[in-house]
Amino acid sequence: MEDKAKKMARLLKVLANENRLLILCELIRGPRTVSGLGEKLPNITQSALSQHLALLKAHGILDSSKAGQNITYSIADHRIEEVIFVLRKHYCGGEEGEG
Amino acid sequence: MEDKAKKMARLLKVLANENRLLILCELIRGPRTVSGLGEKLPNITQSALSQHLALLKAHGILDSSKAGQNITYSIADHRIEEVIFVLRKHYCGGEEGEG
DNA sequence: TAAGTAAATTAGTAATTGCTAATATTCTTG
DNA sequence: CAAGAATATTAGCAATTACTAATTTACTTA
Repeated sequence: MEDKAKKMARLLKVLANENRLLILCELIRGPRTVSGLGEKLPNITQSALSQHLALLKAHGILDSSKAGQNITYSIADHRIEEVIFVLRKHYCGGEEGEG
Repeated sequence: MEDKAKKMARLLKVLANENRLLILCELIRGPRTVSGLGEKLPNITQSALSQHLALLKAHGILDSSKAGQNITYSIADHRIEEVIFVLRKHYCGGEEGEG
């Protein structure tokens, strides 16, 4: 159990960041290129965005594929989606989308 | 949406700690006094346990009541339970208990 | 090959976290 | 009130985090 708690805490630490949540919410709607994400999330600088994406990918939450000079990120671990749905259901007034 | 992400990140930060998860998992099974928790979670010192409980209470996740010199903590925000159930379902091989 | 765009990386820094050790508070019992 | 138990609080420190600024790498097009 202690191991499980450690694993869960690690995962939650990855989720526990406003900008990463915004990135994930955007990617739940569908795959996006880095620059596409950048347009949707103008408060995150290019560097920060890239670092967040790398972290999410390192934890197996995202996957990426390259096409030309664009890199498209998508949700790799779909369990995350349900976690976020539950969080949204309870802590965002039941809303699902942002616009 | 940004506000919601900020709120969710704040909540997740509280959850994103191994010892706090263990405390919550124990309290999901039922209310416990501080010393009762201490016995179940011998890896957490008295001081650390108290600080974690205070943090969880400050965020409205726990409630406490005093009886004599014992203080009993319990889950106040039951939405947390479903969040933890979903996490456990997906990230702990579907197990529910620890003993 | 030069110029431009997309994305990643690096170094540095301020803020936050989680702990320990020590002390304080609160209650109970004699 | 003194002694002991249950819990909280405080100060301080090492580790981690999230960011910015600058640079670099990889690709495309002319």
